[in-house]
Amino acid sequence: MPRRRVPMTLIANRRTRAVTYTKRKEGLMKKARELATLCGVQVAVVCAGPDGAAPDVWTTPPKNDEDASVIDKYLALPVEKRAKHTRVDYLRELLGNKKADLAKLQQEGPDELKPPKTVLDRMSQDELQQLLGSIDATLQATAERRKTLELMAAAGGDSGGDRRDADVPPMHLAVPCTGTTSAGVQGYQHQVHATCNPSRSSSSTSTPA
Amino acid sequence: MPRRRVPMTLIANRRTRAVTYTKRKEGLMKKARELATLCGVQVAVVCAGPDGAAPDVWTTPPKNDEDASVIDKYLALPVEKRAKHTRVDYLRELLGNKKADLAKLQQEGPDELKPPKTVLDRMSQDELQQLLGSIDATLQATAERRKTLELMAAAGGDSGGDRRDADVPPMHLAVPCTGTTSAGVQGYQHQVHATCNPSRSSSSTSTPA
DNA sequence: AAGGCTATTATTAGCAT
DNA sequence: GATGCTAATAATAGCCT
Repeated sequence: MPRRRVPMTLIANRRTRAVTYTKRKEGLMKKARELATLCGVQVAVVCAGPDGAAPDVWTTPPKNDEDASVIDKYLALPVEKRAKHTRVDYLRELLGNKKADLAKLQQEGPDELKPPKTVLDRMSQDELQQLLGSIDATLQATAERRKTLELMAAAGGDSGGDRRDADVPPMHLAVPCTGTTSAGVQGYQHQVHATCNPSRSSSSTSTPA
Repeated sequence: MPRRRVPMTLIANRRTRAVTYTKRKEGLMKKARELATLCGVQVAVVCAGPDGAAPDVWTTPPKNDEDASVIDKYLALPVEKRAKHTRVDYLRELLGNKKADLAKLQQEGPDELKPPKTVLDRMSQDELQQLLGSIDATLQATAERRKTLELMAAAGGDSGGDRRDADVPPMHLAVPCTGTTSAGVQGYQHQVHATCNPSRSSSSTSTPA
């Protein structure tokens, strides 16, 4: 954004790319923190490292211990309820009924296998759906990231050698666009807005805005 | 940032807060998209809606069908391997050995219960760890969000009534700071950087940068 | 690689529609 | 509630150390 207007394409130079990644990741995290603070909202940002580096994740605040067990809830949840969420519906289609069987197995099994009830008691349908959405989202992120890495490795070969200036991006990414036609290669976006009708546990049973 | 310098505190006015949320969420998504495009990196952003609204999630690209089953892998994974990841280690501590038992049960059970092998074959230890990190992250986000909502509801009572200008923030959030002392109430951050030694399936066995 | 420093550009708060 | 506008602030690319 500053000194020069940068084209919205995969940065060719490896070092520049790394620097930009660091800086912009920092900026993104800051933005996320601001959004969370100003609007009192939970925000999570996860970006995978440039090469094979560990993912940088940021979430608003740490959490209670027991809250971790919600992942149990995800799998233990009967399919009918999970299906209320948009993406879960998609997941269910993919996985067939394996999840359902597993859930039944858990619930009918010995107590040791049953997920702790503490969190579940306090979780509303609404909250569960949010959780599911988040999980699905990050699932997509990490899964697809692998695919991207494979693409880059296959075409660019930037990871193995010692070249400091691997300025030749992979063919698929070598889009000579200047700003407007940039989308479609790396910059494909996917916005999910789950629609549901949560049943409030409060007094009013009407669906909130 | 413009017309006036805004204090980094929970925006009191409900309407203003909603507008700011919409605008800044949009900005955050854009930043995420730019980061993904410029650096060729997977990015996922999930922010929970202001009140009880559905979560807005954005991930870089959509994914392959089979990739969804990685969530199976997460639970089916033997505890020893999962423990390599920082946060998984934490998770394991919380959940005790329930996960391990479940995993064993899955692997010894009928074929129907076993997660599909397609994805797993192509996943490296490294990639698994990334997945785990992401899941843990969003788990934290959604779980903690619930806590935040409870706090706001208990102190502010902004959700039930019809008041259009609930300008009185909850006591805990009524920090009259002007800019520097802002952190600590809503803006607590938590940065996770998983460290691991991935075993490359390529020729070089040395750990990458 | 990490931090500091600007000149620029990009984001956005407040207001009107 | 969403959209457009504009002034004012914030983010940052290209340097340097």
